[in-house]
Amino acid sequence: MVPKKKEAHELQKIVDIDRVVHEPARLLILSYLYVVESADFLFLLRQTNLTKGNLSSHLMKLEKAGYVNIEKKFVEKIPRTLLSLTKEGRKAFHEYTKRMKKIFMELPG
Amino acid sequence: MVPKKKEAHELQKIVDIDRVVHEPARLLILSYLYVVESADFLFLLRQTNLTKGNLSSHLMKLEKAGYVNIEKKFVEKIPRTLLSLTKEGRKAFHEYTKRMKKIFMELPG
DNA sequence: TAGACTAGTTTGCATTACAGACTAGTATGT
DNA sequence: ACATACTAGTCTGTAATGCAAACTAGTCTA
Repeated sequence: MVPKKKEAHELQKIVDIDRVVHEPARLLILSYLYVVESADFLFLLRQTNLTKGNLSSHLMKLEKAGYVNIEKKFVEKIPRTLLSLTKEGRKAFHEYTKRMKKIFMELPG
Repeated sequence: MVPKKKEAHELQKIVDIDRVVHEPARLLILSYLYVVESADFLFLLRQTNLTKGNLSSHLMKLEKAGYVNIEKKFVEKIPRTLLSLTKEGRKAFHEYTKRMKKIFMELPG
């Protein structure tokens, strides 16, 4: 009989946490998008205090993961980038926070 | 009058979170050390399911941050490495979890 | 038409996390 | 005696990451 894989505690599952969401800067971005439904680049830039380059690369990463939608358009000749959560992203964020809350309840300290 | 720096929400502080603790593998390691007071390399290896190389480098990182103490000794001709939290490490872990709990309470979802 | 501003993207770099190869010695089997 | 397996780690190589500064492209203003 092959030894059954030991049942992992909630705590041990932390190593499998979604790294895309776990990164603090992205968690912050996702938190904003989760509540506002749609935001532009500058709004996020101000709220997060990230640099432009950094914000841009995090958004690209989130897009590649299928978590945010990046829509570029012009408003009176000025380019505007609109960001919004995808259904996937909404789910991922929710899963992540659910998991983390559980973990922190189990955690000592 | 110089504009006062906007008061950051609890949420925004997440970007300043202690990255040494935030890394899932290390959070797991610290959680074990927080409760057992002292553990050896193999114990952590089994509990965490990390590879040896990975565990080793995480421990070195924690040591460099001043969070864990690495004591090497021989027990009946067999080398044994004992790990324990330093006072600093205990404090850092506690601060981290306190901060994260607050953040997750504020978080939507 | 020069300078400043808006709105980002691209590039370069230093740091990470991770696993696999390697070291060094002990215990066991034949 | 010699090989194999185990204990206990460390060292090395690599791909990915996060970050900021430099750059692009166009608009507005004095």
